[in-house]
Amino acid sequence: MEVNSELELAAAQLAELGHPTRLGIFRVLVRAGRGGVAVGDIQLALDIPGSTLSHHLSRMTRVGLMEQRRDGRTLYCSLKFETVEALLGFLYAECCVGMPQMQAAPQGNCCD
Amino acid sequence: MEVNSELELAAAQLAELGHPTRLGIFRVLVRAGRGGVAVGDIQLALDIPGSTLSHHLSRMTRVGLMEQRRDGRTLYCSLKFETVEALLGFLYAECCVGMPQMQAAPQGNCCD
DNA sequence: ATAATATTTCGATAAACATCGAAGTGTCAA
DNA sequence: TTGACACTTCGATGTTTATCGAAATATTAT
Repeated sequence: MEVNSELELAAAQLAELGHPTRLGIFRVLVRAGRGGVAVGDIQLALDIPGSTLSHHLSRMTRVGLMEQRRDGRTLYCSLKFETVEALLGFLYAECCVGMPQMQAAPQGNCCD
Repeated sequence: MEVNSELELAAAQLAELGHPTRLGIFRVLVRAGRGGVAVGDIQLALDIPGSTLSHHLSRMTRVGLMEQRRDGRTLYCSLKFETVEALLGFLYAECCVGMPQMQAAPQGNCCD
């Protein structure tokens, strides 16, 4: 992947996180962990119209931040943790150049 | 600060980082460190019209990501490192709840 | 088949954003 | 006090986004 398109991908993903509703969704997804959450439960948590929620979910999916899997009539959403790790890794890689007080992206060394 | 407005601030800051040009500016600012960079040098680095650059700088300033200081006829831009740390800290705080493989926001323990 | 549930897609509308040339502002130098 | 330099603000234009009700799709239960 080109350097430049890596930046563009990161920007696209950050832009999706950069909306209060979607950052709220992100929060819910993180807390849900690998198992994911039903769309309906996200809707309960955030209290917004289904069509609006669906729009945001589709945007987040489009940039690889989450994915959906159907189980019966329920759609479960789960965070793509690798993507999030890569994104935070990118930010830290950028930051560590000029910010000695910050740390390089952590790798598998928390809470283990 | 309320929990909710903390989320709104984080979202606003992420949204600003979520634009290729502004993420490019961020990159330049990080590399410049505390001393900052002249607007003109950012323009040279990114090769975009001055009015466009100015618009992006003003947006980034508005959400507290950077600040400007004048020295003669030159305006120097510098990242507000505390803000960036707080933002990344927020993301890590969110993430660590559901992501045991990731680490809590690092505090002053890199490259020192 | 029909109905109920879970969610998405459609379509319309208003608001926010990105872009860039032209004109304006602050600073220094001759 | 005129001119050059370093930027910003203005203004106009086109594009993208956010929102939400209504209609459509997929799945299961009767």
